[in-house]
Amino acid sequence: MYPTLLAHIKRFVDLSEDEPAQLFHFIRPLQVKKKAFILKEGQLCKSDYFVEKGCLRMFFVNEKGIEQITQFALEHWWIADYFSLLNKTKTQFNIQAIENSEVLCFDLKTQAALFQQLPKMETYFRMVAQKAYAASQMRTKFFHDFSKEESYHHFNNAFPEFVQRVPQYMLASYLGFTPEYLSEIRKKK
Amino acid sequence: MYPTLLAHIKRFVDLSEDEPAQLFHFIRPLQVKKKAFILKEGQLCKSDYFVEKGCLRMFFVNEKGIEQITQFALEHWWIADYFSLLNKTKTQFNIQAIENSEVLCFDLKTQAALFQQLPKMETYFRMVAQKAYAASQMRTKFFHDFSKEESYHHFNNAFPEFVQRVPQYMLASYLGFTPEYLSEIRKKK
DNA sequence: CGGAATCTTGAAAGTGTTCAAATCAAGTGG
DNA sequence: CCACTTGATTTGAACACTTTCAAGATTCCG
Repeated sequence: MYPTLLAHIKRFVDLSEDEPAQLFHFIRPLQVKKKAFILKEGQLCKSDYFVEKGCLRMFFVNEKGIEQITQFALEHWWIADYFSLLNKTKTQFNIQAIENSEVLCFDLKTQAALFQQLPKMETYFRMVAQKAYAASQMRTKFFHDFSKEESYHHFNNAFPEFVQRVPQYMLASYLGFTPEYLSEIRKKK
Repeated sequence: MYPTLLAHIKRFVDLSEDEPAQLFHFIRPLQVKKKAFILKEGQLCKSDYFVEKGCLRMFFVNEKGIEQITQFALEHWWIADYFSLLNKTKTQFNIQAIENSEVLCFDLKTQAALFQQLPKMETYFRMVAQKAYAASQMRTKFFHDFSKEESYHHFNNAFPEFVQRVPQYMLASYLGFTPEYLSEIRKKK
């Protein structure tokens, strides 16, 4: 059960025989159909979401009414609006499935109990948060370092499997430019 | 001793009478003169840094040889290259004092011992990492949402005290545009 | 006071966007 | 399995935002 999650946890901490069963008690699994939402602007984000299988995107709608993607999440990625989650404020983001997906919800409500019963999980969550922040520092660097055209080539080289899995216009949105410009870049080479 | 740090920790977890003394055992204080570096490109980042007093900047040098600032840290902010710290790889960043500062170093080497002796501190570090990631999600949103001119006005309104503390050209670098353009924006209004 | 650091100016050149329309691809129902 | 509808990608011209470069003005600090 939930092999992707268990494998990911074991990258960071050791689990004894009986701990997975205890852990599963705190998980709320969710089957999400393509295009279905697990979070919508204006709601409270009440869970941390782990992608056991499939692919999600996070986006907000800007002043011009255009959907701006800020994040993708595929297998073994965590995703949530942490600002909303930590401050209990309404989210400005949406999280939607790009493919039929299986998502594991860790509700904030039961988090304290989880950490008390399985302190290792707090270590795991700390490490995952630090790693996510590290990735975000790198992303910030790339953003400043590369032109938009370079961003595209860089992303293509770094995540070729990924580029095939999402529509091009979503990739353009994530990288911060228009589908028209992406088209132009692709034409060149 | 270290009132800024203690106050910050107490925002997240409770500390008993004797815990601060235990904690101080794991801290390596550092006085940093203006313009001195606490991390230089090519080194390993071995500590998490807490700004007890003063102001730091983190930057990298891009292909054109220009210093790109990716982060500031003032009182009660944490700063480090987490990618280098977690993966033990050479850092691409520099961290430098903008003012004479007092920095508290938490060395990675002693982190496990700290968490074992004071498990609360792991909770604190988890919460700080999550909050940092939340802030970084918001920053990503602003980046996509605003034009560069709007970024400047937004930042000015959100952090007026801060804007007075750092040179304008550093702010321009952080916001991702040239000092010349900043000058233009300021002229307008 | 003198020199270095910071900020301003203006013109020319890019880079990336907008808009409207055409083309291409894909999924659905009959 | 075709016809239809919707979704996705491409094109091109005009435009807007931001950078570049080179120089001058200003401020700060020892």
